[in-house]
Amino acid sequence: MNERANQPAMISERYNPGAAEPKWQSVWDENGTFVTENHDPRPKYYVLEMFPYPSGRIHMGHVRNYTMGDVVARYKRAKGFNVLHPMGWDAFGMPAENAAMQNKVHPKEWTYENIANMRAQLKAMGLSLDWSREFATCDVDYYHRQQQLFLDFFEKGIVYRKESKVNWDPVDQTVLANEQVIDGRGWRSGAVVEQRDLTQWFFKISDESEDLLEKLDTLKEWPEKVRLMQRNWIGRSEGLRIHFEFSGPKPANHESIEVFTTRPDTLFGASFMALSPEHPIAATIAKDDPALQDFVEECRRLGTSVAALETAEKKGYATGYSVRHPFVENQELPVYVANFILMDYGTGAIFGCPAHDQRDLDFARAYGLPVRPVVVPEGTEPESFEVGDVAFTEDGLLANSEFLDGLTIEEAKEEVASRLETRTVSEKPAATRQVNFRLRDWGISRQRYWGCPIPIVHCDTCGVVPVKSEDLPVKLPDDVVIDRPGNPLDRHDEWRNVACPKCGKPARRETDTMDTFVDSSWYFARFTDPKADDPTNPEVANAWLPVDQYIGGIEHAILHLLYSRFFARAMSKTGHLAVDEPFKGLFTQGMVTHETYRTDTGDWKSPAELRFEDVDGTRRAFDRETGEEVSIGGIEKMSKSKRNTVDPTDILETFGADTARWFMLSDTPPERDLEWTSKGAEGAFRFVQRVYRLFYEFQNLNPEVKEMSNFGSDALEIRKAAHAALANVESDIEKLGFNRAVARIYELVNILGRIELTADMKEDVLAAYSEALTILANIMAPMTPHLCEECWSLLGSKSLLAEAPWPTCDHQLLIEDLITLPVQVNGKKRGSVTVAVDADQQSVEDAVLAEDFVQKALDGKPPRKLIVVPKRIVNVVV
RNA sequence: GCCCCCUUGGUGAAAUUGGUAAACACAGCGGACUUAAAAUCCGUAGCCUUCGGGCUUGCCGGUUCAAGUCCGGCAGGGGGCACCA
Repeated sequence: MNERANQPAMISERYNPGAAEPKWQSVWDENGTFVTENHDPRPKYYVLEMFPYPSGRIHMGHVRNYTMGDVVARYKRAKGFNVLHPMGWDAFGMPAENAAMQNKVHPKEWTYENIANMRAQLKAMGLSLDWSREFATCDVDYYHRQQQLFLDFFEKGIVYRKESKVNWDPVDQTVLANEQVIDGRGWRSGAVVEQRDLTQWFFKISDESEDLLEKLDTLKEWPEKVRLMQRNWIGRSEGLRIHFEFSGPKPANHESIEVFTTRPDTLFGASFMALSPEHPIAATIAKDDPALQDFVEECRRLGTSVAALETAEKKGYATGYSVRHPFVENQELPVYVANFILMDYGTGAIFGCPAHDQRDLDFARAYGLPVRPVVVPEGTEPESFEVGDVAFTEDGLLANSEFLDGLTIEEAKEEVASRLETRTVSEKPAATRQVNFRLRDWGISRQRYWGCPIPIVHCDTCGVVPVKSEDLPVKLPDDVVIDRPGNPLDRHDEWRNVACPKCGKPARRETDTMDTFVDSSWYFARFTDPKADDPTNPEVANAWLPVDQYIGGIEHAILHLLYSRFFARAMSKTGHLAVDEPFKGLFTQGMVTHETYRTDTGDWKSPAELRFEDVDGTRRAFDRETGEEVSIGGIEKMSKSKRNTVDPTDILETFGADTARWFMLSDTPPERDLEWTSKGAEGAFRFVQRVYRLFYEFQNLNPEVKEMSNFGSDALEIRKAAHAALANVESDIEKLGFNRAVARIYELVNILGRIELTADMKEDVLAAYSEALTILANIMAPMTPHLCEECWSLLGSKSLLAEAPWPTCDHQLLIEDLITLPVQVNGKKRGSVTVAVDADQQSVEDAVLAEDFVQKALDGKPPRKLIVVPKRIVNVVV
């Protein structure tokens, strides 16, 4: 134990966070208080916050996120768990390259400098992190193991290459994610985005669709909202694949068109077939049809950009071919190629049933195709039912459908499926039941420098050859020039040209790097043994995982969390883990918001530039320099563009970490958006001072506290209040109800603050007060650890509060002898009655009926009903 | 367009999951201490009232002895997906 740990940082009337916070941080650090051992007999608890991107400075969102995680970590540690609470850096990505281009600084240098800055900021928050496990995803040691994972996935067929359409920015010479294409243009360059076919690496996440969907039900400690979003994203639908045979001429090598439908019940309403422009049959037909070639080319040009999709009309090209209706003799359906059919969902072909699908209806109206309703609302005559411009997609009964007439939709689906299953079309079953998913494979290739290199070599003789494990890591070259768009790895011949690992002939490295989402898909596993030679030490990783409580922003509800769930499965299949679900508990915190300010000319102003005045009861804002009035706008997420940010560093310097932490936890439930206000921060600071004063004044009294066994009623009240707060704070933290825990602490502090400390205090009151302060320091410590450590030492403790066990609640104290029940008359509260807590039904009834206000209400008559809810309420019905 | 969530005082919210609506805090108001300020402390506070009481959880209706909580409808706000057959 460090010598200084015995002593408070100061003994003064006012708490000085500037002195206390660094002191206690270094004491914890020197004592290794938060270093976690992998082998420990205590039960494990893994709490993790989403690791930050090292942008250079922490923001209020980080403060909120990491404060919540720290409360849980400190609380669980006090409760006797071996807590793993690590921190690292999601350090690859575009901003480093952009900074490199703008400021002529190497991405590596820029990133590590940012990390150093942000680490110092996080340390100033007093987080109970095990910094010995820290790593950045751009550390060679980390991406080395990621390359090993890639090779293992490759061997198991979990990763593969395929040609796919990408959004290509011709100016920046890179692939853009769909989110980076705005109105058909690149978000940075503004260039019109092209559709290109590129060969890209993919993870086979779609193989796990069913499991990823099913296991969502087991994630009971996840927000329902996130599970729903994932469910929709995976997008399961059940349906039927049906072969439609060509009637008359057939395109070369094709006997039939296979479609996927979720509405086989509407088969009799079919009036056309439509193929995706990318469908192989369309390509076959186009060979002999220049007009179709033109049409396909036009669709390709319009592409899949959001803007194109929103405005595109339904367009089609009649191929002249047609197929047979499976049930209606002599009915032929014309085959179109249509721009609204997606190749990568289902089979890339549909049968169109205009009456019951809006898209099909729009198409049919444009091309004069028949619209025949085959489902009508119950109780409607089929003859009188017509479809106008809106397709009928609601429930109803089958009509105009021969053997299906009168059936429900579900019955009809089943009937069609069972009839077609047993039939054959060119020796294959005419239909098969199938489950389809919206989820597509995860394309991970990025044409960028600052990412994890894909450990593959392309050889003219051997093709795609994985780098040998023993030759890993494939290190990023440091000597790159990032002065123009495109991937500098492509231009780095020395790095690029290597011998083929198989045949030794000259070959070329894969120059694509991995999507940064890959990096963040397994970091939680690496934290369990960050120095291991393999990606994980399975024994250790399996002991720690799953993460018991994961905390982060809702913006990661789908991609990051889904990818991580996929990775856990893929890593389990390759022997690195034995868990499928990486995160047992998930909590998504709300954003930090702030008022916005704008000048008449529309410029945003930051709160630091303004001074505020109350003019006739309204708050108004003025520019500090020019005095110009600025209008106060809406409360929005803190963002650089709206300039409504507050720098955590300023707050830490002015008020200290504990004030910032306390504010973050107070008032607003953690899942909701929290508005940062300077008044609120000042209020939190005042409270920190108030708590300190309780301890300061107590130690100033220099009391001699004796062990007591008998307490008078005053002392008992204090003890009750303290133990009630203890019990409540405990259950609130367990439920992550930090705002409620804060309110309970206010209550206790209010009660203690009303007690006057005097030299001649009764011994039992003194003992109770001392006990209450001890409890207060303990239950508040997870939230304001420096303050509480300081107060703890003021009480004369020789040990560290951060290492102290959670106090035990004396539940006997919380049991009352008497209870006051509200009494309602006809459901409205009219009074109350005080009875023994264990009073039986009859004696409560007697007590209630003896009350004047009840007698008055009854007016001499017996009650019609007398409801007694034990320990809750009484209701007299007259 | 489809799916989901939310709506409680001036403000952030609480309410043991159907049982006293507004705990706790912020802002306010009144007061004490002080030459003054800062700091601190005490008090006060949903609305209406003929002072008996009446009304009150976005609006309308329902179930119930009892509804912020459950059910149906409507309005407003937010989010996710988006030509997914």
